Amino acid sequence: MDKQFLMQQLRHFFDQYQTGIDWEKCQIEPKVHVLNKGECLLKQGELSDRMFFLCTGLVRYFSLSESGKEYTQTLSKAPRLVGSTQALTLAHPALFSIEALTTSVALSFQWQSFYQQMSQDLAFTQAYARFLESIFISKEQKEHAMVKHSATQRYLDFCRDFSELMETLPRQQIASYIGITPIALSRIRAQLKNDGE
Amino acid sequence: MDKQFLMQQLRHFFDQYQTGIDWEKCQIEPKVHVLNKGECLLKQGELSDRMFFLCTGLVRYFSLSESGKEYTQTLSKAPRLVGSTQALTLAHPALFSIEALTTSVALSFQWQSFYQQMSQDLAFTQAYARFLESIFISKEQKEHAMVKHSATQRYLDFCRDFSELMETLPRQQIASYIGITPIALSRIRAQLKNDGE
DNA sequence: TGAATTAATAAACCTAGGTTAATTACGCAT
DNA sequence: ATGCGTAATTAACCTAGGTTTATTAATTCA
Repeated sequence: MDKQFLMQQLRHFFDQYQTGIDWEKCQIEPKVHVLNKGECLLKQGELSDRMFFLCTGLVRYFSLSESGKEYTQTLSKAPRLVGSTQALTLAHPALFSIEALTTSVALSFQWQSFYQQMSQDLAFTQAYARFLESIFISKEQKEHAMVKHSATQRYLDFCRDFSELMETLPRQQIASYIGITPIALSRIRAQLKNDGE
Repeated sequence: MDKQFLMQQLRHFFDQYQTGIDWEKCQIEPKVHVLNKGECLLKQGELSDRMFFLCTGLVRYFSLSESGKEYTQTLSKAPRLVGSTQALTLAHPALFSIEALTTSVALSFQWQSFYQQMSQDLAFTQAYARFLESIFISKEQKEHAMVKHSATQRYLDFCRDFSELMETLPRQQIASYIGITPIALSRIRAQLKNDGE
């Protein structure tokens, strides 16, 4: 993978949020990561000082509780920044892992240099702020769905919102995204099939 | 309430996140809001183009579903920015109301002028980005608690995290914050009392 | 002060979704 | 193909928390 080409994608991603970023002065020195399905960019419990930019592919953010229960909080499709804001800004161990669901390519850079970039480039910082707004809104929307919608409704919403993933994604992971067990999802699917005829 | 004094608090709030903001050049022209307990800064379903800064007091963000169920997503204590990022950035009707839980004083300013300020002042934008990071992390933490902890555990966590509110806040609102009905909360409290002896 | 609301608790019952265990259906490697 | 490991489904059972209704505090207001 050509690093210059990948950086181009990162630039384009930021430019979508805010024009006028001075990429000439950009100091960010990325590493390239090529991930096979199932490999992780970040592992739950580890410290991480790197922010990632997913150039191609698809990842999920998931966490395992002590009892071995798995919850998928986010599905992120390229192109997109990915990483644990919590781990980066508070220097805490990550609460979740970020796993590739398909072969994926990502860049990564030190959180420090990202912050450095912010202190130099207003437009860059604005773009980042807009990105933060957008992921905050996504979280609010998921919170809303989790509290107000039944599991069945969440499944239907998932089918609508991620229709392109319905064949790719194992049902366990769909269940884990909508916050139920695979068994409950089977029940819901059987139910829906009955109702439909 | 002296507007200058209130603006001073706003400045101090931002300065906590990032030093070097040029307040001399700040164009933001605030309105002052004095709220009695129960009054709202923002009402669910309404459009809003104003961002608020809570100078003193306490508010909650809550939403009512069609079935009349109430969910409190956030409790915000002064000093703090409050508002609906979704309503502001997407110009959508707000998904929740923001209600004063005690007599409160807030400033408000047009979202436009806030954005204007960002395009002029790097340090201001950095401060805002850091604020966004912090509220994003709070949302992740609440998501985590909602998915992984039982209602009983969430109640105990609430008692720990908001001990100063335990007398002030009606139990219905505590229940609504941890995502259960007041009846379920009564059950939990009775249970805990039994276990404790 | 007492009447009227509203908040909190309690008991009885219901239901969505979790748990355990067994069964069937897919890959995938040899 | 054959067999193995994993994914998905089904059925039986369990439980946390919702719902309804009634009872008992607290508040508020005249």
